[in-house]
Amino acid sequence: MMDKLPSDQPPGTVPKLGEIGLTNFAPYLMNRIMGRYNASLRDEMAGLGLTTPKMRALAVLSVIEGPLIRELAVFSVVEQSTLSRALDQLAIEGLIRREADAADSRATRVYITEAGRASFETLWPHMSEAHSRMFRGVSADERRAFVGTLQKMLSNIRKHEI
Amino acid sequence: MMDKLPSDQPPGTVPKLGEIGLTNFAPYLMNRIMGRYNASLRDEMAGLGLTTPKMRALAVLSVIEGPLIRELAVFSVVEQSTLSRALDQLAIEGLIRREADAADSRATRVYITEAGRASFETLWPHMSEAHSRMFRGVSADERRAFVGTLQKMLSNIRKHEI
DNA sequence: CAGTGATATTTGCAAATGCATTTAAATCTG
DNA sequence: CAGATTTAAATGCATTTGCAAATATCACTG
Repeated sequence: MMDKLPSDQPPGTVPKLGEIGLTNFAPYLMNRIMGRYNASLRDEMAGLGLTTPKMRALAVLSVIEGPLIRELAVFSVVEQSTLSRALDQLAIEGLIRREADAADSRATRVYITEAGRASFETLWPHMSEAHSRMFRGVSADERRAFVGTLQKMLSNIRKHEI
Repeated sequence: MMDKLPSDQPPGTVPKLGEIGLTNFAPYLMNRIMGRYNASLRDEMAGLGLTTPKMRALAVLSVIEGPLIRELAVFSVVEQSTLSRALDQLAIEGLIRREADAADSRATRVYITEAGRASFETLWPHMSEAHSRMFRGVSADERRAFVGTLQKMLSNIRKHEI
């Protein structure tokens, strides 16, 4: 189970995945974990008529007020064309509202409605619970450090993004 | 940027996402990071005629010898039906080989071929580079701790899984 | 200020996805 | 050990996805 952990690479060499070990390779672990996390929410969402893109948009909108659609796409990690269609549905269901930007008439800002907020708040306890389950047996300090590393990683990968 | 970090919940209360802050919520950060990581590989993969499911299967097979298809589905975080079709393609391209299990004739084991290994080894440097970029400015100790936490999380979420 | 290029969003369409079902074989049960 | 149940993998099919193109507007440049 505990192979050797990835260390700094000897110059000019790229250690193979087999040498690192699947269960020591962070992206692998993260994909595994998020795959499960997202799958576990899918059922709850289905019951509320939500899909992953719709839920993600609502989640972000519950926190960020009136972003542009392209910003929302980045924050919610959904392709813009997919998001566009998800917003169509959310709008029909009265969970969000599109509003033309005052300064730029190409742009659209998105606002969550009260119904949208209510819908997300029905889902949130399940998300929160999945989150707690994920961190079972991880101390507050360790969690803090973990989130701190994630924040560094995010700033590393978003090049010229928001 | 640095809101307060999630702490242990007061009994009987679930803090809202807005209170935690999007950028302190680990699943959000992880989805963001993996979204970028996976997207950055998609281009490289496209050039090699690979899709995400095909690449993931190859990656796992480069490390695990002859898993059952349902095991491979778990390890590679791909729906079984999607994997089945990805394997069809990989087999046509000669990158993997399906072999009936000796003991259970319902089951199929999957093996990577030399060509498959070669194909993955063409992609691997890009994955490795994306990985390094992700961890830029994160010390070896911090990485170790991070991976350690991920391993705990994985064992928390996989209930009765492999 | 007309023309060229960039940007915001939507939409057409082919391909990918995932649920539910099917097929086949193993295992359990009375 | 026949019949019912579970399990492994593949497949049918409707939905979703994402790329590329279209549309509309803005910003820049000579």
